[in-house]
Amino acid sequence: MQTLQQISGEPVDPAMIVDVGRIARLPDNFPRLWSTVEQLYKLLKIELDETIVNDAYRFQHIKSRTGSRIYSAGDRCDAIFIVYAGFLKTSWVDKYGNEKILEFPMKGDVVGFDGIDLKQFRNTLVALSDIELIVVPVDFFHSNSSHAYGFRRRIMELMSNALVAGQKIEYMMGTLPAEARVAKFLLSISQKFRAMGFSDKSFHLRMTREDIGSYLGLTLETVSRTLSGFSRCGLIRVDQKFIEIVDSDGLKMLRRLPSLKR
Amino acid sequence: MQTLQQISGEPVDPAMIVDVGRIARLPDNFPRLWSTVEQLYKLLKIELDETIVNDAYRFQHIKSRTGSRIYSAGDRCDAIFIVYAGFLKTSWVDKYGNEKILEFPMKGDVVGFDGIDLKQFRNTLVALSDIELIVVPVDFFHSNSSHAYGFRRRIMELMSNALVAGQKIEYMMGTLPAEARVAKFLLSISQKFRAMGFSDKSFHLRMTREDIGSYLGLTLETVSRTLSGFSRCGLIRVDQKFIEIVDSDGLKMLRRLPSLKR
DNA sequence: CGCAGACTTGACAACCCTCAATTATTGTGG
DNA sequence: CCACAATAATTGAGGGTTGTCAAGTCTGCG
Repeated sequence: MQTLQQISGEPVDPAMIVDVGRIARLPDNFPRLWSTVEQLYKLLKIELDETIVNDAYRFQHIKSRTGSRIYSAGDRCDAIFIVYAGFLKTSWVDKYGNEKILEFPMKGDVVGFDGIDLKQFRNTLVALSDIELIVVPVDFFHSNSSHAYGFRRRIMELMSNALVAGQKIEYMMGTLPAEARVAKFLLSISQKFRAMGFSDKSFHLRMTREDIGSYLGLTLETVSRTLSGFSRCGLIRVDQKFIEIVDSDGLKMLRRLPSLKR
Repeated sequence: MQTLQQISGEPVDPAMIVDVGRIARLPDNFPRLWSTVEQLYKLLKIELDETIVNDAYRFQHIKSRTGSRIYSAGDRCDAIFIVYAGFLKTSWVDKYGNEKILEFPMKGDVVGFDGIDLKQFRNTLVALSDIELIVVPVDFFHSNSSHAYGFRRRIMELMSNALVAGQKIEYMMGTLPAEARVAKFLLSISQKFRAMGFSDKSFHLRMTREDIGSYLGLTLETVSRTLSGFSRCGLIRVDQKFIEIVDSDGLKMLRRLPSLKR
């Protein structure tokens, strides 16, 4: 039987595997698990205090299949989401239908900041694997109750951080050549995998070349060519979506070097 | 005598002009004015209630001269700022010294979101004209007192909005040709001037071509050439930093058209 | 008046996009 | 289980947009 662990490659708390396996047979979007405030605080690395540990509030989880759309621009935003397992992409579609990939959220990332302003989502959230999300109602962190204080503060920190991260992407798209962008992309993916306890040397990308290109401001052909170039130089190995980083120092060098000829 | 109004081109509440004029002779960074919570709420368009109107809390103002640096990366972040008058730029400098212009804050804009995460600013804030800022201590909006509730909520909305705005810049830098970027830039500046009650047809840019180029991911030469091209086509008139928009519909068209030949 | 900084304009080359063909992979139905 | 279609990825050729380098003009300021 296929469990969520096998589907997404996520390490799951042993105590939960049985549950995850059992509930995998239930229909999509059926609530399966509920997290405590304490679990939420731990996932987001927020300092705990005693009142939090005993809080009775519970957060609903939702599960969804590869390729499913969690929300689209214009959808009402009552809640934001924390990725519990799996891989996703967020994108923005302009009025002519052009899509721009914005982020690739993974475990522990918070998704939905784009909906807070107008109480409507502005972007689109799509699952790149089978996923599990924790639902945090907007009312929860606007409330004055004590359990929301640390969470709210952390959310503001994460928004601030997301803002700065976006500014780095702007810089990258404005000034760096294609090779430096792809190298930075690989290194940042690698680092996220390490942070989640996976190998940072070999992994497989869940997104297509087109998604990567859109994210980096390049065409899919340029992404493909650049990866092939890296492979030819012995920096990485590539086999379709599987990537092995051979020389991470070499990739780091690339970020500021003028160019790399074959 | 030169008042702040003349320096920055800002409309100032008549009751304040005398004060502004008088204090202009005081040394830089000397606190001159204090805003009430009510004034702050009005500036940020937050809904008022009675407890706010009578709140005794006061926000300090700071004034600074053209070219002065308000904060730099690494500076401790105890407060964020609301632009009361004048024009500024924010930028991010990477470890090799390359600067990327991020925003051009104007009256009513909130500056300093980049410092909330680590309690240290990550960017640099520089005055493009003589300016006046309202200082809002971070502790103010983290507090549980009633006057902070609406403000905090609004700040989260503004951060959400800033995040989405940054994503649109990413899209622009990744896909649009130089002409479309410059056209969008002019239109957005024009709109901000209109929102402040100034002419949206003719204005003068406070930033250099290099700043614009950095903001849009172009070189200063490309910006200059593109502006000259617009001028040749009768879309705008250009005289150094003075811009007159002749055909704003023409500029709007440019945003999705393939190219514009001379 | 002279200087420094900002802006304009030109020539050329490089990088990357567009178009196109081929191969690999995944999913579907007989 | 295999054939077939659809999607994804690779690779090549050619051209266009924009960056680089360079020279010259304009503006403001001491």
